[in-house]
Amino acid sequence: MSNDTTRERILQAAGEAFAAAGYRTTTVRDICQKADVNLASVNYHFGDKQRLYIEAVKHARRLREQQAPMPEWSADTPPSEKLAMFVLTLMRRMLGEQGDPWQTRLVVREIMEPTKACEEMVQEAFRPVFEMLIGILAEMMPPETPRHELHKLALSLIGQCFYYRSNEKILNMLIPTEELQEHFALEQLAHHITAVMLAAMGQRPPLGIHSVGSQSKTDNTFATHRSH
Amino acid sequence: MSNDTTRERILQAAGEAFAAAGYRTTTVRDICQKADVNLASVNYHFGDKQRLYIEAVKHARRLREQQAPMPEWSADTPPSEKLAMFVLTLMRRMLGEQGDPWQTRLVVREIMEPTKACEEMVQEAFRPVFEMLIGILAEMMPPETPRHELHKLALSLIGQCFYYRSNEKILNMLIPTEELQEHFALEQLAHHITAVMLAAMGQRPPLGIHSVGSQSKTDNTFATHRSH
DNA sequence: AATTGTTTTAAACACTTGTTTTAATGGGGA
DNA sequence: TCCCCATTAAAACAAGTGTTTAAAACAATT
Repeated sequence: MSNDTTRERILQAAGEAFAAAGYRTTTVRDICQKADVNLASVNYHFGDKQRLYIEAVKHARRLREQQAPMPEWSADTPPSEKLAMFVLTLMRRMLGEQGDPWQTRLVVREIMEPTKACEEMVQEAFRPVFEMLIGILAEMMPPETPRHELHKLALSLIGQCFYYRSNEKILNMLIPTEELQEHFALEQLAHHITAVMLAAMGQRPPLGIHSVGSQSKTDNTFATHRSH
Repeated sequence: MSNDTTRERILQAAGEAFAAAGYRTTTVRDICQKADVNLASVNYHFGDKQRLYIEAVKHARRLREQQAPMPEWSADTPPSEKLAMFVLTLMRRMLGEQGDPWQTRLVVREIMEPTKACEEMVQEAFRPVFEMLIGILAEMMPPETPRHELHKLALSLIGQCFYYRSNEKILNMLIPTEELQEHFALEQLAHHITAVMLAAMGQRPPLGIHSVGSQSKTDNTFATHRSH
């Protein structure tokens, strides 16, 4: 949890604190106490609170990226398989695999209320991913499809993924706990979103025709298509 | 803009301020200055800052609801038409018709970071809308469709709508301004989301088959889609 | 061992915050 | 007119904020 150098300890503690309570609410004293360093350390190592925040956001994004890197495909990978993997990776970044994904929480905060740290984040992290997604969608849609159509499709996909992170607490109030545990696991959600998008683009039969998403994990219509 | 009674002026100013900057960042002094009332008025009329915030959220939600009420349908309205109207109404609530929709901004804040005001909001406002959507989707899907499938479809739809509100600023960075003005108007987005969902459920041909969403506004493929 | 530059520490500072206090104001009813 | 009430007003308060200061501790080099 706590790294050895002071600077890194502050960065870690600040990330967690900012993610949990936001920029304004978390105090420099909170961070220093959590990191077990002196109060003045923040100003010494980062100048002021705001620059610490920016560094914490960058740090969080880097961490999250290397925790769930985008896959690389061989040339002959079918686009629908790429899409499925893309969604799965995006969901992993959103929801995290284990524990409390404070990194994503912090990034989401920056999305909702952009500060100076946002510009860098979009250009370095979001745009490449966005372009990658556009590329995948373009493979599946007719060549004359206008660019703005591809953009909207991409946003439809990202929007669905994003929702499960940002509205987590609302979901807990709207949907019974057992159902959440039973049917709303990360892979199940990724599977569902992939199914919706592929069906919408005519790459798969529509949902509801022959019970897509039934509980059988051996249904390989979508599956995870690991090279099988 | 400014209503006559002190209480109402505070409520209005507080709503705008909280929506713009969040609970912690906006100060009681900010609010009182904007409302042109004495500093002590907030505590006199609302007790403390927190209770003012809760009242402001309720106020915002009520305002927003009566600005974009959910439509009522006759018994023979086809479900796909209901869905189109539902999406349009939801988008209106999210993006607002004109000007700065601070009401929605405040509600979104409450979604991302729920406080005491959230519980009431979900039960009074979100749950009925959610149930209505489930009802519409159930009409289109096979009767044996499990409930969690309907839930996921509903969340896919809401997620797409929500995205355009919450990630507004990211969109401005990812997509050229002219394209946004040309193809990302409220009705166009609602149209697109409706198209994706209907195609995913097999109620319409998939996107990309015969150029869905072309710029012609008179395209009645989706418009009212009465039986044909 | 002395010196240099870097890092840590404890205390203080200057300022903003939400809230309280106490007095002033204004308007209806007896 | 006088009194009583609700409301407004200005000032003050106490707690908490980010930041600075100046001294101490430390580490490495000469």
